[in-house]
Amino acid sequence: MPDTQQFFADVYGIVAQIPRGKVLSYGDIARLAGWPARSRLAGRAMAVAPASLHLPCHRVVTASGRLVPHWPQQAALLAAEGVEAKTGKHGELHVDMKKYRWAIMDVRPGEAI
DNA sequence: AAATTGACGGTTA
DNA sequence: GTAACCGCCAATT
Repeated sequence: MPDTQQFFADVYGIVAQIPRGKVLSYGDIARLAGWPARSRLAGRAMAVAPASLHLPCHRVVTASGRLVPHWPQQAALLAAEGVEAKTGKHGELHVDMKKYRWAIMDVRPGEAI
C-alpha cells in the first residue's frame, strides 16, 4: 500500500470524525494524519473522495478560514449545522476558525499557543 | 523526463 | 486588512 493511499484513507477517517458544528483545515487534517507538509494532498483527497463514504467534506476549510473555492454551496451546508459563514465583498466566505475549529488541536498543550 | 497545476500554508512587505 | 512570494507533495500534461 503506497503512502499516498494510506494517507488518503487516514484523511477520510479523520474527516469522518469531525463533529457537527466544527471545521478543520487541510493543514490540520494533514498534520493529524501524520504528514504535516501534505496539506495539498488532503485537498486532493477530498477532491477524489467517493460520495459513497458520505464524508462531511463541507466541514473542511482552508487555514485562513476561507471556504473551499469552486464549491459555493458549502456555506449553506455549514450554516445548516450552526457554523456561521461571513460573506465578503468579493463573495468570499470565511468562518471564525478560532471559534469553530475542531478542538482536537487545542487539546495538545504547548502547540496551541 | 521537464514543466505546469492544484479543494494548501506560512511568512514577509 | 490585503498582496506577493516561497515552500511543499502528488497528479497531469
